[in-house]
Amino acid sequence: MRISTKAQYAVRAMVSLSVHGTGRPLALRDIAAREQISLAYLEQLFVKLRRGKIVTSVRGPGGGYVLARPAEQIRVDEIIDSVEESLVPVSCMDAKGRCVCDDVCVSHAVWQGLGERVRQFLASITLADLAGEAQKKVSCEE
Amino acid sequence: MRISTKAQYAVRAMVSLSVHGTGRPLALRDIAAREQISLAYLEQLFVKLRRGKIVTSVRGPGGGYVLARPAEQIRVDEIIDSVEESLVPVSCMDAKGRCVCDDVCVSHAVWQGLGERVRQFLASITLADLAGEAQKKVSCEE
DNA sequence: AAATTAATTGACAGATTTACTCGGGTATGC
DNA sequence: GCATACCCGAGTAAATCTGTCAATTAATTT
Repeated sequence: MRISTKAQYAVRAMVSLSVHGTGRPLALRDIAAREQISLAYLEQLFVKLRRGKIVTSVRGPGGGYVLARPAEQIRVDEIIDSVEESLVPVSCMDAKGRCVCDDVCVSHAVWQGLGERVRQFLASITLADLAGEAQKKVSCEE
Repeated sequence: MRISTKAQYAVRAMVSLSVHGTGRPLALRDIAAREQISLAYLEQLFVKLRRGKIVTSVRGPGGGYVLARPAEQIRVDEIIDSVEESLVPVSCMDAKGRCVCDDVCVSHAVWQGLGERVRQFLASITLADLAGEAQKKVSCEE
């Protein structure tokens, strides 16, 4: 029951983008340096985040990435969905909780309920919440 | 964010034991046949379930496994704990939610909260709940 | 127009984890 | 003493995860 580091990186990177990218595009190079994540790996993640429509890209010099929407409207579960980590805890179940397996799945309801709770929780947190936290930490350190 | 099939098997096997093992020991061979799980693999799981004190073993002919406690007192999270799947969603965090990493973990609180919700939910379901469900299904089929 | 910056993409490789199997032990009842 | 059934550690094949590399496209600056 682990969240992949990929998803963790994605969230961290999004927070970083949200805090340090004030309006104008922020290059991955900057995020990579600040968060100590390899640039090549970040590129991979941001392709998915762009396809997930939570960031938009600006090419060319001075380019980079910008939040596609205000941070208040980006939920953590969306970020994780974008990098393709399923929040559904078992593989015999599709996104809507329907079970594909024919045999008697007694514990089906358990996993389904679990998936719903996880989703619910992660959907209750926005990028703005996390960015606010991060801001506080930074200003404390000064 | 998957729970391992190991944990799923463990829960299924425990339900099976709870439903079909009425007081007297039930041999793994029977569970294996009924649930279509390899015997050798089940043995591995039950060693851990025994160490987790949720089943007790009876050796020798006519032996097998028995629930260590009434099914009402066995929670699903205990079963999963026993087979050693962590419910803490990230690796930088110990069982009590303390973060080992020194850097600024902004999203730490997210993962910690998530872990707590997961635990809470799985602790709210007992083996008796699942066994009841299973009983219903079986009797419907007849 | 040329150079530069930076996103875009697909292929690929190494490490780790998972999901098992195998082979032999050990206790118990008949 | 033999069949049954638990006990246990080691090993392995496949899948997944994590991350790199090389080559391309697009926009901007000079």
